[in-house]
Amino acid sequence: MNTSRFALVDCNSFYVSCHRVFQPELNGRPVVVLSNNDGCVIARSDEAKALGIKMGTPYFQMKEVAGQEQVKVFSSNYELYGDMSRRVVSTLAQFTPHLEIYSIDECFLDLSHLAPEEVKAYGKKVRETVRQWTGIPVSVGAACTKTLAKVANRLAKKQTGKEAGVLVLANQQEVEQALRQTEIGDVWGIGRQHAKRLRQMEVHTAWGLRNLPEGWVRKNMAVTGLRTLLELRGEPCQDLELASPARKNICTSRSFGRPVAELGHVKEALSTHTVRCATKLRGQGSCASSLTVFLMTNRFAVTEHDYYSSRTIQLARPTSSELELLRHANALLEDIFRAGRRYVKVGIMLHELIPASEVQLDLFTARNEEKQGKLMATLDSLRQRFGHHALKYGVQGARNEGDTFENEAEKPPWMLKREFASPCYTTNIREVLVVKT
DNA sequence: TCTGGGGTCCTAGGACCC
DNA sequence: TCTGGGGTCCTAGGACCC
Repeated sequence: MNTSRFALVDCNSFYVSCHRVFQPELNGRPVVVLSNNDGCVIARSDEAKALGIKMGTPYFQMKEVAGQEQVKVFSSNYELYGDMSRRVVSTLAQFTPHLEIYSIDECFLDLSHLAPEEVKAYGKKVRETVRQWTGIPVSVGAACTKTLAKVANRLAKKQTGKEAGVLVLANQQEVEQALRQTEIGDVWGIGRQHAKRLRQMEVHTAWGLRNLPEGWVRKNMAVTGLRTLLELRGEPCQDLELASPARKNICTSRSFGRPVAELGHVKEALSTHTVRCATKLRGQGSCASSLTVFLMTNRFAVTEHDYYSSRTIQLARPTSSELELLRHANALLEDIFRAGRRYVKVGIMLHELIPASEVQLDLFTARNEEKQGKLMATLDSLRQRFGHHALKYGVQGARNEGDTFENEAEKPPWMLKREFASPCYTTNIREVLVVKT
């Protein structure tokens, strides 16, 4: 009954590890990666964790410690992480085609083809191979449900020496021991609110949750909570999702590098986001039936209380053409933009996505639609080949993210702050050449 | 001065219908 | 005019994930 059906393979401090692959001198040193705009800490090496730097800490609050302790700081580089992630996945795919890509740094593997006594060696082999082929260290947790595999994985990361990085929960005793060592807030599916509530009831560990009555959990934590409970008890409620389902909503937004007051600058930003968003939309073969544009002032400022406004429109017919989306997005923006405010963020959301093949066309629009479709396909392939900035619209502004600027004032204010940027080692040929010479 | 971005699922309650 | 039950759909808000 306790056969290990699932393994969770999770990259250790993934973003940090990606940088270390190309700068091995950073091994053993404290390293952190910041969110977009150098806002807050989103990845830490073990050495940085040991310094007490917490996940989500705003950079300005840890600047001093970073200086004192010689913490190496990076701006985030999603092109690099995305490419490294693909390498890890294709390595795992050599082991089994039955795998679920759960996030940029985690995969579930199906183990049902293994005999119980083979699981541990298999986990070790996976770990060694990924390390050798990609340079990325991973941990492997295996158990009979996904939630228990998550538990196992957390504990695997803490193990040292010969046991480092792989943990299999093969029987009731091992499961109980693991659950007793797992804090309630560390259980997959238990967030801040549930954890707080459970602690008030003196439930402090996963083991405590495991022993609560089903009825109470169903009533107070909904069916998702009940699923977590049952999975902790060893009853699988979630299967592998081999094919990632099409997104139901797609959103692209960024904070500005500096506050922005001019409509023209906000338009450049929104247009850039819209092109990205439309590219994602076409990437999954969908069309959008409605779209929302939102615009924010600083939510941390006490004076500007109306920090969020948004507007949505229903499109006459679903589209994936960025020309149409740009037209609508900028019209909505003009509606909600108010002069005299300092904005910090703009974004676009696409909803009610349907497969492009299901869009109903009438006689008058069919030809136009076909022409636009061809145009978009051409844009997509050119951008794939020459980079996303290779083809753009006047309304996006002349400058690119990644351009070098003589001084800060020359850079459009909406562009991301990336004080600690690193090269895209694996995806930008020009930069690889620069590094080598 | 400086605080990320992008998603999913579930539930309760209201509107509406027969 | 008064009455009841049951169903669907939509939306907003909350909770969760990485």
